[in-house]
Amino acid sequence: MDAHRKDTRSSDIPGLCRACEARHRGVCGALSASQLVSLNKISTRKLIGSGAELIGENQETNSYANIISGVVKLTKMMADGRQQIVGLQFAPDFLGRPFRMDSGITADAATDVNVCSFPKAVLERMIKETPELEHKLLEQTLKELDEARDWMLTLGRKTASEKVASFMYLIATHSNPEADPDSARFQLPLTRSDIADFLGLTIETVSRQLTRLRKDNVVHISNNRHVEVPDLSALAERAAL
Amino acid sequence: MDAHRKDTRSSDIPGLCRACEARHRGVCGALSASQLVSLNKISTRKLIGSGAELIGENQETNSYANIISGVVKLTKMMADGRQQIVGLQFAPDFLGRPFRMDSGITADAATDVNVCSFPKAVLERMIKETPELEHKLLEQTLKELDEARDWMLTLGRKTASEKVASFMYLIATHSNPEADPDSARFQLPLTRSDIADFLGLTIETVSRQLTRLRKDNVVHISNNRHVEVPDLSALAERAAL
DNA sequence: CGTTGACTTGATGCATCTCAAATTAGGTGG
DNA sequence: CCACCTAATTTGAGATGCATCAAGTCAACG
Repeated sequence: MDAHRKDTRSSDIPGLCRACEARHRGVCGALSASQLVSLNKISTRKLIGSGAELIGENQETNSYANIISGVVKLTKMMADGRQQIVGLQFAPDFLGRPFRMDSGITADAATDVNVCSFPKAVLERMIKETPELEHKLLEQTLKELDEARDWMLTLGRKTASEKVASFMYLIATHSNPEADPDSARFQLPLTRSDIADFLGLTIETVSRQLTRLRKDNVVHISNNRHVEVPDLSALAERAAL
Repeated sequence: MDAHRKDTRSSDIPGLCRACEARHRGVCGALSASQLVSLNKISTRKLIGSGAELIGENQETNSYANIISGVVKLTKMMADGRQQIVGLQFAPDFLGRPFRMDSGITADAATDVNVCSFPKAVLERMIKETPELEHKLLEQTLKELDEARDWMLTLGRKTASEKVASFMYLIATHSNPEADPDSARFQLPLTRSDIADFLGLTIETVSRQLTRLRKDNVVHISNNRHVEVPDLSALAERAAL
């Protein structure tokens, strides 16, 4: 199905890239086979353990990455310790801020995360050569901007129970590989504490609203993390969507 | 000072563009003099009255614009009428969503607004010719994303009084043409109702917090709209910045 | 079996919302 | 300039949703 794209016979594509989502839906889709080869030579796969820091004040500021699997949380923190999760990223999202680095955001692995990492300089050179790459970055950035603004509505104007339902709906629709648009079944990628930081609530309020959703049979939760949503539209209703 | 940029002797630049901020700090900075000329031929200056809709469900979906002066508010609305302002835009920001139009956002003039408007198709053709233009758009989008995420922290984790102080600080720093970094004096571009929608609060709470700031001499307000901030750092303190 | 960390549940307080009324600003016509 | 009108803002009193503080439960693990 990629036959129409110049220079991309699958035999030329590096093995690691062949199965990678980033080549289809992510930024690597803008690259030719030869570019993939040269990028692949210097890129490294890494497994980041849950909780580890990917981008922060201190380390690893001179490389970009694509998420292969797992969930990454972007967090902002105030001087007194209050914090807010300002975004969640899933495969095959691009990780890292082009042409800047000091937006006061840290990126942590919410679950175990596999990334494909490569030096900043190499990608920035490719951007100059391939305008299509910058276009992909613009598209992802616009998508993130839309998501951020959606969430601003949630943070500013929804009640606690709508917020929790909105979160469950977000995760359900993002971890739904099956085509079933009516129901979902997934593992929560975030702890209660993370959920609270994402929703601007406390742990206790999140917990209470979750038990309410459970008692009303909108969701079924086992082992604190495994979730089943029998009827997504009922959940959307609770989320005021 | 533009001498090093190819093709931009000021005599070639259209008169209307010469004084325009968008040519310096906005997207038009990516265009050559000849491109400015051709864009200028088909672009129109418009004065949008305070409160009028610039982009919405209904009208004017096939043109982009640059803000020449004034403030534009981007609003999201829920089915039941609750609404949240998800962004404010000032000169020389670019207005309009490239390659998409359905993000459920409406753009209204918060004050009287002057825009320089041009057809969607023309700009999109120029983007294909001039990668630098797409780079400018990416830069603005990244800036908006940073601002959106900053505001998410405000919405999710700050108290009402911190929120109001944050808003006043935001406006003060955006309408501060004088170089004075310590004090500011400006007209509020938003009504109390707009401020409430921006901060996720009610009108009444905004009003109460403003009178508190006034009583504590952090700000002086006359005629409901004219504001003086004698000490910006005191305001920043209140904003928990 | 005790310990630890994540989560739930309960009781209380407070910040913000809601409802209602008073005050002020801005415009319009006399 | 004044009298009036309307919309915007302020102020007050009371209700409530969420936070806070404090136990209690549960599962994982040594």
